[in-house]
Amino acid sequence: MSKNRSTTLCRNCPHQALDVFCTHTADETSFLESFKIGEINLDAGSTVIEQGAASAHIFTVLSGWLFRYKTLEDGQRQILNFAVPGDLVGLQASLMGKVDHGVEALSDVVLCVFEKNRLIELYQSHFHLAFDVTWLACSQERVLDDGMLSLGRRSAKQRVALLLWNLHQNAQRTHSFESRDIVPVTQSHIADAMGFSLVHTNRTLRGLARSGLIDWVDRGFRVRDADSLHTVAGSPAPNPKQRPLV
Amino acid sequence: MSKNRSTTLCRNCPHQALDVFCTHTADETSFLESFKIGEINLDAGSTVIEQGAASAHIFTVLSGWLFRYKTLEDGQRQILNFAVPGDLVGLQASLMGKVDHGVEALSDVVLCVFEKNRLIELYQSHFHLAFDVTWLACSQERVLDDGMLSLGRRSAKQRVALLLWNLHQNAQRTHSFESRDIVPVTQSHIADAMGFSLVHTNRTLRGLARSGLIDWVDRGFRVRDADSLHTVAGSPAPNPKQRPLV
DNA sequence: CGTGTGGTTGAACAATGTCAAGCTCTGTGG
DNA sequence: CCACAGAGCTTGACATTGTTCAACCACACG
Repeated sequence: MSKNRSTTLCRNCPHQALDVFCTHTADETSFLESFKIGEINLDAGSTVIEQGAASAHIFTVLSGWLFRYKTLEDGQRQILNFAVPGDLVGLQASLMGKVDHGVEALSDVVLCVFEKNRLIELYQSHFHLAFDVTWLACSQERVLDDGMLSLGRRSAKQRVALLLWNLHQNAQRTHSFESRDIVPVTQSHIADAMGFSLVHTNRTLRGLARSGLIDWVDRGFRVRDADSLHTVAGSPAPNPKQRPLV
Repeated sequence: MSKNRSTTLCRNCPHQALDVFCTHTADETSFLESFKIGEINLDAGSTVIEQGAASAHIFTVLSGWLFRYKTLEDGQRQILNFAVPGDLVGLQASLMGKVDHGVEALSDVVLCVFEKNRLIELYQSHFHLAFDVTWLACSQERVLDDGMLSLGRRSAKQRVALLLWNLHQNAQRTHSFESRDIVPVTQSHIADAMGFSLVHTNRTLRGLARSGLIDWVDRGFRVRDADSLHTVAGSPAPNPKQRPLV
């Protein structure tokens, strides 16, 4: 973890400038500023929430990539979804007490920290923000719906193509590429997200690379032909234009 | 659809009597009564929300079973989850405009109907209920998390055993058995929920039946040995004791 | 008595997993 | 500077799991 630095004020939140995010009223911004209790910088690979643990905090992704996962008794891991800037992390754990999934940093990340005990104040005093929180929870649900469709019914090639396309899109929308358009994942991450073995994942990725749709680089990939990738993926599944920010 | 009958008042809601559900204050109950605009009775097999359509309503399950699903272009269907009494249906569609999943009645059902446009009033005037709505959304998310782990990483036998066990538990908690402890699903439903072919599902179910864990009856199953079923399923994954009701 | 839906089974085949090996980096300690 | 170890990627051969095709049965309903 890097040393603590002075914290970003919500009024200066870089996300406000992005088209993807809805804007706040001045009142909401100042409330959020008081609601935010700090920031946390984590290195790639660190654990944000441990599987099975209760967290005293809710986080918001300021920059970087995370993923949520569940591990089976025998050690097999399933990645549930990836989180990008603007996503809420730990809402489930906050509302329902401990839950059985972990969260890990995929890249170096900066998170805004909120106290879970004060979430109810947000509901009490700023119902539009409360509505936005619910919106984000539903949007998360939508992502999982898509994931289930992929895991249950799509072929290896489609599944992987769709995942890569989604990651690429999220990176674009939130300006979250690593250097030179690279999304920072390993093939293990892809395998664990798709429910495939590492070997099978590798073969599928090599296939996509040989067809010129992507390049696999060290610990990441670059999309070479987004349209063809989207075609292979099969499903249009457009993401909402704009989303609330908390 | 059956003929409309006089509507259940929230103050007489049968769910209030069940241990699983939290209770409301008198104020909340009366607000919900004014919020509820009607009831709808549907026969087994009817569509509640069409895939890709926007719905003007939010529903609450008063009695019966539903399931949410997504269909691929080529007609393959993935069942995302099953809904039992107390579950919220259509929240996603309400908050995010149209979404790409459908909802269908598995058994005859009775749903309470709310106007989606008035949801914001609930957030404005009853923040505890708003909090409960978010709780339910998160709990839905948790169910999907489990589903993804199953689809991605569990063997056929485990997957099916766990699903049956969960369905059985939900039926118990909400008193939603069909006659004589039967959960009303076909093998097609199981197959579509598990991402398996019908044939493979049949073989897996026969296996469980031969081991004496379940009986398969016409259009449904009965759990014969819940503990062994749970053991085969492998994962404890206890459900929360109590949940809010809206 | 057809006809349709739901369930059951076998056999051939396709998709995916497992095992085993080797390759290329990068970082670290001698 | 070199040797070595570990992480990530790649590939082949073979085992297992799951799908497809093609029947057939039982029952409910007109």
